[in-house]
Amino acid sequence: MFAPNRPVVTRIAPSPTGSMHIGTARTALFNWLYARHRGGTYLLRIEDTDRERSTQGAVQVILDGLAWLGLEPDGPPVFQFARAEQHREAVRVLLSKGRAYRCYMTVQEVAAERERARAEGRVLASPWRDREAPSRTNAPFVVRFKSPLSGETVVDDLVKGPVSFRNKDLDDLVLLRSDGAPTYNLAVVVDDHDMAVSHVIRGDDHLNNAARQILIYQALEYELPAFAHLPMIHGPDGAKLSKRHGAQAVGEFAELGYLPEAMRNYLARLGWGHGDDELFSDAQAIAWFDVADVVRAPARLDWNKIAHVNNHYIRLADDRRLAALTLEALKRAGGDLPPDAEARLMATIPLVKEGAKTILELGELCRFSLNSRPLVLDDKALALLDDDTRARLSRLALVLGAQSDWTPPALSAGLRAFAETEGVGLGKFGAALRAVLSGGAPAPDLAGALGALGRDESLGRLQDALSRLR
RNA sequence: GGGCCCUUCGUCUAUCGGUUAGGACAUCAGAUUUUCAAUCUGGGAAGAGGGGUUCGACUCCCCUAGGGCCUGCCA
Repeated sequence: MFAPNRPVVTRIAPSPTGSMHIGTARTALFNWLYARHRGGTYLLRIEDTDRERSTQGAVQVILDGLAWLGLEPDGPPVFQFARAEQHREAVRVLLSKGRAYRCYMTVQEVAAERERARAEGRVLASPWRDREAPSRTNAPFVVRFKSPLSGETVVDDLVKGPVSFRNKDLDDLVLLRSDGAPTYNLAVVVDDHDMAVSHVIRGDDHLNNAARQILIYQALEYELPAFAHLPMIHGPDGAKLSKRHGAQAVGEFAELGYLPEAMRNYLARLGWGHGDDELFSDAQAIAWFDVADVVRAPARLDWNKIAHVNNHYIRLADDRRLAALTLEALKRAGGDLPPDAEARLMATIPLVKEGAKTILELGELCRFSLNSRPLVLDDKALALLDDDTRARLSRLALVLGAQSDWTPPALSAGLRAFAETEGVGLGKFGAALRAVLSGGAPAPDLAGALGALGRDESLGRLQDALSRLR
């Protein structure tokens, strides 16, 4: 298999047309992993040659997405459109070598020829390929590549293996539009060459283009890079990933409360594997990663597994960081927050983080401690408060009021001792105590909840409920 | 229509000619229990179909079926 004998340079080359697809994120990850693994360089090129669709905002989305994922490039981004002059120069070379020609077909003529070609089961052919320019030289034209009519071109792909194409199936693609703007297939070749890209690692959807690009490399006498085409990421149902699958842009994953390190781990496992390893660090991924081990088949996004991986990293995450992220998510969602919300989160998060699959869920699990007094008790909670239980809870309030050590272990012991003096099991009043403390929202174990809430808040909530009119 | 790619449990994958086809997520059952969750134990679950090659195929070849990509003066 062909592997160029030069420094490893990879690149992620998204086009700024709105959002950053999760597939683009994975392509970036693989390029990053491979570059790091080989001690090479990982670059970013913004493919903005389509002036109609490219926007500055979309460029920012890409930059933000990569930054969030922790996959920032090793150098400043290259803007493809800014290199139009180099692209035109390459076309001049091709023209002078007779490897490209001016095509004066009108759009209507092209459409008609395309239809004919399709009907005849062949590739589009321009009558200008071997014809002199018309007398009226100011007629609009595009420059097309003069693709060989015979022979074959093989893409020695690092993940797919050798893939061969008959040249007769490859058409004379447009290199320069009638307004003089370069097209993608020309620009990638020139830019990858000028950026000294050694490994072109990109989506499967470019495998067919690779053959045509190789022809351009050869015509320009450029050294070929190695190619690696990654299978696509589909939605859970196997169809192309789209909006209805929940999320497809990396920004959405961030908003849903997934951690970037979890995304890196999950995405690395989508289409690549290292034995039975499922959860691993960046350092391990870098040490293990090789494009040769990339899976050939497309993969489906599995929300359950993303959730599981994310939960793993939430458990590992620093509580201060989680509190900040949760607070941010809570603010974004709107709703009232107490002034000391962050402190309450800090106290609660350690108790509930094990059950949180996302930051959003972490916020839900902390809800009980964030609510302000007096709590609104839901019906289920209210139903627990019969006369006997109220009486017992007021006795408990006294005991707790005298509790000197307000830490979960001590509280747990206090609760057990109280149950014993009452001659009942914890089950007899535990649910009611919880209801009173949380209002009915899910809460951690009683001692933990009391500890997180603190003495004043706990006793206050207990008192609120007991003094309620029945 | 033409070209190209792909096909192991529901999902992600391991196995790369000889395994009781392994793991993870999900799922089911049980344990624990002061809600939800977490945790622990156990179970079920796969080589698309058909031909070859071979002493022996999930692994190699061919065909079929299904899915995907390209076929743009998009990338």
